[in-house]
Amino acid sequence: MTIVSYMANQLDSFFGAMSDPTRRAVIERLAAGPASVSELHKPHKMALPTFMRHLKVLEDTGIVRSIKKGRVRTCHIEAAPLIEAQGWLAWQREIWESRLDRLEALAHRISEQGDNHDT
Amino acid sequence: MTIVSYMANQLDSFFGAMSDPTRRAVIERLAAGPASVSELHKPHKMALPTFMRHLKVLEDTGIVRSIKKGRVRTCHIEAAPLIEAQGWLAWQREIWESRLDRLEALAHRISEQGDNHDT
DNA sequence: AATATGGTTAGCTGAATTGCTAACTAATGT
DNA sequence: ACATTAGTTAGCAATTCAGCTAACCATATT
Repeated sequence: MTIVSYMANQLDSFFGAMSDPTRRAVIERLAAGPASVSELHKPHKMALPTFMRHLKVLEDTGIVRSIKKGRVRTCHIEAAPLIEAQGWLAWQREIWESRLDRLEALAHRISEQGDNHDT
Repeated sequence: MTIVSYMANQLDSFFGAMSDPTRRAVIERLAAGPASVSELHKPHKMALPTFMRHLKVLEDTGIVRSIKKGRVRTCHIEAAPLIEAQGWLAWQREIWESRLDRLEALAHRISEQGDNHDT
C-alpha cells in the first residue's frame, strides 16, 4: 500500500477544494477571522445557493467549520487538513529537490542524444 | 486585485492536477527519477489513452515535462509549480496559526451562547 | 401579526472530467 | 518486408461540477 492510497481520500478532497478560486478566496477571507455566510458571500457575484455549495465543499473537506446561532451561521477555519496537505507537498518537494540535479543532468543527456523534442 | 486573482490561473490548474490520485501517483513515481510513458502506465489499470490524458494534464500545468526520442517519450518533474503552491499553503497556514487561538476562543464563545450547532 | 432577513432545499442547465474502444502513425526488431 | 512496440488521435458514454431560479423555513424586527 503506497502512501498515496493511504492519504488518497483526504488529499483528493483537499486539493479538489483548493482548485477553485472562489473557495480559495473564502479561505483567505476566513484567515482574517470568522464570518457569517452572507458576509462571506457579499464580495462574490454568484447567487447565494451557488456560493453555499462552495461552502459545503469546504466543510465536507474539514477545512471550514461552522456554527449556527439563531438564523446566522458563522464559519471559521480548521487548520488540520491544510497542515496535512502541506506536509505531503513539502515531503514531495524534498525528494524532488534532492534529485533535481540528477534529473536535470539526465534530461539534458536525453535531449542531446536526439533533437526530437516536442514541447 | 487580490493575491488570489493574481495567482489564480497557476493555482487553479495546479490544485486541480493534484486532486486526482492517479496523477499524484505519477508524481510520486517521477520523484524517483524520469520514466517513459509505458513505464509510468504499467501500475495503473486504466487504458493507455486514458492514462495519457492524465499525463497531459500534468504537462499542461507545467508539473511534468517530457522529451520524445525515437518512439519513446521520457517524462520528468518540473519543481517550480509545486514550490509556488507550497508557498501559498505555507503562507496561509502561517496566518491561520497566528490566529488560531483567537479563532478557537471565539468559536467557543459562540457555541456557548446557544446550543444550536449543527456541525 | 406582518415583514424582512439569513439561510436552505429542490431542480434545472451546460461544460468539464474520466473512463472506454477502435483505428492509426512511427520507430524498432527479426 | 513484416511484426511488434510505443505512443497518439478520434469519438462515445457516464458522471461530476458550477452556475442559475423558484420556493421555502426560521428567526429577527417593527
